[in-house]
Amino acid sequence: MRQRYHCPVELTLDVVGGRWRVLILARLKEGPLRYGQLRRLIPDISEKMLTQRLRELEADGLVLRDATQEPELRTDYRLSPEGETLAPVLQGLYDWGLARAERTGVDVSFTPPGD
Amino acid sequence: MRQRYHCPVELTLDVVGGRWRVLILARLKEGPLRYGQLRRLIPDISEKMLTQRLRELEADGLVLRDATQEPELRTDYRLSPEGETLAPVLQGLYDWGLARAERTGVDVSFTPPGD
DNA sequence: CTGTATCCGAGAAGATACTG
DNA sequence: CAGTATCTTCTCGGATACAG
Repeated sequence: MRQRYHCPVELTLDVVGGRWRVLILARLKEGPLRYGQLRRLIPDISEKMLTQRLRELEADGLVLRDATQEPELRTDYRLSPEGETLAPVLQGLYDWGLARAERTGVDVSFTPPGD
Repeated sequence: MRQRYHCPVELTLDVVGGRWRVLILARLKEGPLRYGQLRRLIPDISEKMLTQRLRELEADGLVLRDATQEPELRTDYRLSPEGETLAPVLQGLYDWGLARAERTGVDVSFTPPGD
């Protein structure tokens, strides 16, 4: 993260910008998810990108990770309190996308986790 | 623009994603601006990027451009009605950035056009 | 299942010079 | 002032293979 910005929006972009971060956050906004679930819900992301972005979101304090080995390897990701403060932003992005899709006749789906 | 998305947020990103588009839109949200003003308000953008992004925003129907030759060359950019629908999203990004800056002690400025 | 490590390419962006 | 045109650089992300 930089130390100076010419606009608050610039700072926001630094934290949630890029192709994947808000997609991950938008999913976690609905509730905790496992690594594999995230991968299925965001079909075009590669494992490398998913892991990389999750690590960055953790480092930035937006996402919490808890892993257990017992009885088997299992990792859950969820929004931290700081991450929850993004909820209105994420909702705004979601709502606008939906409205825009209706105006332009584009197809959007939003598959729920469904395990 | 693609024809299918797995999440409405994905569509939104397709339109306003990338490093510069929302910065330009956030500025235009405050009112019409000339090319040179935008360049000064977004100091790190290159002329090439500014022109390129403005053309894309025009093509996507978010920004309107009106140029006059008389009495001298002058071009104004402003949000279209469709672009105005992004106002809540832009405001959300702005507000979150400002709040995050306060929490993390980072410096943000938001210079008004001032000509 | 939950990841790491490497290698590679495309596209985004930067620098600079030039134009009506 | 408001751009174009080129050329180069570099970051992001894709593909694939491997590991606890």
